Amino acid sequence: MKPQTPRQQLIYDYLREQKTAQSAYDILDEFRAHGFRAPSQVYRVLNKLLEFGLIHRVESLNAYIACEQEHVAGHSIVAICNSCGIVKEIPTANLIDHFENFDGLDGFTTQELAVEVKGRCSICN
Amino acid sequence: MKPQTPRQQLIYDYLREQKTAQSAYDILDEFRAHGFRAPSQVYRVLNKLLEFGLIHRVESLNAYIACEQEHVAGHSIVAICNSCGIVKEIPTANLIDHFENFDGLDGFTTQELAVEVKGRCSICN
DNA sequence: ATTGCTAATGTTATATTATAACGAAACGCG
DNA sequence: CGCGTTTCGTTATAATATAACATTAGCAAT
Repeated sequence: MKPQTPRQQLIYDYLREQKTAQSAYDILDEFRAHGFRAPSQVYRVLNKLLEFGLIHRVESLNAYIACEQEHVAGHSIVAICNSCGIVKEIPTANLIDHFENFDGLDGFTTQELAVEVKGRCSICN
Repeated sequence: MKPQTPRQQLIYDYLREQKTAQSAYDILDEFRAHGFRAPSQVYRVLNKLLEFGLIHRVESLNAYIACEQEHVAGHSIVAICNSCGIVKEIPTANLIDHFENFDGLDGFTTQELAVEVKGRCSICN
């Protein structure tokens, strides 16, 4: 699914340009000139983009990133550098299967899956 | 490491009794009678317990759970039921190694690792 | 026991993230 | 056009978290 409105496109394009995750309020400040005046306007767009599977919410940062690769909405694996803040999405493919059949998850039906690895990236190391 | 103060013990014991993750403000309300009056008091205790590896922060809920099993501080795998809210910690062991050598993490040094699986538990299914 | 250090606590204020509620405008379509 | 649905603007408020600084408690060395 692609962005459906100019504002969705605007925020999606912006997130795609960023190397670090952006909070809803970062985005609000960025786009005040484009008529964004209240957080709810930003959250509405973010929620749509999440639904379309075009962005991820980085839970441990309360912030958002675009993802280029196709993926199931709500499923993500990201590596976050504690030093420079860069967030890199990691191709998932088979790992999702890994978790759905994982020991201890017997009878559990997975709807969303978030893996967040934090540490130091190869540049900051 | 064990709890080091009466307040740490109090909150740790409380979290151990709960089946669902508790927010800092849930805990604040629970213990007003014990002299907790401000969020910062709760966060101080929570941060110590996190440091000791006695509790986990569930990032996608902004809430906290106790963990019985030994583990590296900051490393966790939890399954969260979207229906009843029960949070179950899953023994990790080898999975951590799995991530530290995972493709796409070349040169990345892992410090914290959070895996959060959300869905429906075997009871709510 | 007193002094001095450190860690823990109390308190107030404020920052950050997110949602609720409701009316107005825009859009799609018969 | 007229009608229903979704999008948008706006205000208000809820929920989560930290900063800053004064106070007290614990404890070791003298």
